[in-house]
Amino acid sequence: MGVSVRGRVHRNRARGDVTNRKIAQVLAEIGDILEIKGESAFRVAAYRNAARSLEVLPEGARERYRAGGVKALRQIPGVGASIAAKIEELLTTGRLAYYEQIKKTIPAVTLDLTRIPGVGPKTAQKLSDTLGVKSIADLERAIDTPLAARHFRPRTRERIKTGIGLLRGLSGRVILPVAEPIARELVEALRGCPGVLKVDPVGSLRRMRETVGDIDIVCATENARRAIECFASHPSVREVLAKGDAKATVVHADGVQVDLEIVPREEYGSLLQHFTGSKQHNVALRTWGVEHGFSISEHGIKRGGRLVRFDDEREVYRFLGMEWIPPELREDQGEIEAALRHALPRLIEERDIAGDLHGHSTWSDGREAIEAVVRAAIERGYAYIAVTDHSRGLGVAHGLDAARVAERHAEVEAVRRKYGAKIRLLEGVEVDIRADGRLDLPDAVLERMDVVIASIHSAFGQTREQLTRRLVGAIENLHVDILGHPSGRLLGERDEYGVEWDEVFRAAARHGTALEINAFPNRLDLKDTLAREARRRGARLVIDTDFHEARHLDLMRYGVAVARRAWLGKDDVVNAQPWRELAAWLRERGRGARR
DNA sequence: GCCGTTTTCGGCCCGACTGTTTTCAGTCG
Repeated sequence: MGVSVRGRVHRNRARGDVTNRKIAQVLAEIGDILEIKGESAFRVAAYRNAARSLEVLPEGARERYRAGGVKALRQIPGVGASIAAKIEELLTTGRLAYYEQIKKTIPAVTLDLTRIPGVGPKTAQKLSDTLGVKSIADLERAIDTPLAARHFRPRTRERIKTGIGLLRGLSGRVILPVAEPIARELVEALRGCPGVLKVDPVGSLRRMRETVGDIDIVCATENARRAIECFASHPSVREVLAKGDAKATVVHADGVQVDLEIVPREEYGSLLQHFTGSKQHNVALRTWGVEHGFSISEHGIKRGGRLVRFDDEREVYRFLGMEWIPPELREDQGEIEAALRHALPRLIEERDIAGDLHGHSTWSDGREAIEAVVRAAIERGYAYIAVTDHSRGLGVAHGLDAARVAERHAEVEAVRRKYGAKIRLLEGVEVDIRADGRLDLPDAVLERMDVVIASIHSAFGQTREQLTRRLVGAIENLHVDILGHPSGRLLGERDEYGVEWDEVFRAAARHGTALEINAFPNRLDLKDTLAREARRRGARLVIDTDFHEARHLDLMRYGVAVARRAWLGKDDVVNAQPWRELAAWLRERGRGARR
């Protein structure tokens, strides 16, 4: 899929804002430092757990603290008295004395060295102590010296060198459209390999996380050696890092690491469960297991000393008295409790989607004419499709002014005459929310549209209050139906901007304005945790591809994946409703949905 | 450092692989 990055890159300026992410980074780094210092693994884990909690916390720690003080901070899972006090200090002073002090107790390079695969805290510290290296580049030179030979055995030195090369060659986390074809190619190669019974991609790819670090594949086969060979000798493999009887690790030509695990057929269910993760989900599941007399591992479940094995993953959860948990929910965010109560949501599926309400044609920065998009939408079986070209403020996108909106109308009408029996074509715009909060087209134009999306495309560097004001202002405008890509992030390029989400969600709920889950794979905006929170606050959501050419309609499934990870069902999503209901929603919003 | 339908103390998920380990530590998932 030709997913290119659109729009200019606006890096977030450091605003000295203590965000959840910033707090999480500090806590995680404290955990790393404690580990290097040889502190109790449980203490280390405590900081990491808390960091993880902050990362997935939907609302800002700042708002939480403002509303309920330290007590509210302690409600966050994994945050107790000590960490709550540290978060408070960070929020109120922007600094943390403990962190600054502890950071001085180890050489700065040590943390960096642990990024090398195969090098953990112990090795990193020894490298830094004995060789006195200041950087990874330094280490690369020093590892072949006699000094290094005195302290490290040949095999260890080789391992470190391999690790450095690996770190260089790896591409870091990649978005789903990069990871999926790689996985598909290797899975298909394995399916064609003699003796292979079952193959599945697992890990974050199966959970449909927005980015993937490495690709994990599990395989059941009658001939492990052969399967390993099929995998490791595949033409797309750049380098084989490890190759044993039961597993292999390779680097794909695109720089993504791929792990294959060969597993016995009769344990396939447990292995699938184990390698799908997430780690947090498995830890939570096993902790629950211990409390209830089960010892859960990737080989099966022990109860009273007897091991029960599972060839089907559904049986693993059933044995524990739980509903099967869809992979997208396995993030330790309440899914285990819900599965025990048999109260998991019925998640939205791609086939529930009845139309796409955000996309562009050649009238702005799209690459295809309205008709091409409409035909693709008909092929997908959609009941409706909107074309929402940019407004004039977006000069780079050749946005529409009032006159060109009128010109476009003639083309819309022509396409309707041709395809009106098969699909509803909605005439819309994506109107820019300008820096001063005003919309970029006059109300007189907006009120003639079937659907209006309002989005921010500039002045990302404003304060939290200004940005919140802009979003809430757009929501309150009677002509706006949808708030487009609300958080403004671009994966790997630009962080989401800081906004009082609570206010935005409440305003959206109050006015019936839908918040978008933009399915474009480098946006996925709103992200899962925010979308879940939005619904909890009573807001409705819409999943749009933001297409710029007809084939982009296929990106819908990435948006659906975000919605599933946000625990959304069909009823929570406006474009999962049939035309009559969508039209009623648009009418409710004070607009004649005329077609 | 966190946490509590047995616990405010004493637990904290489970296992594989690798190296130079002759009984285990380090790293990873």
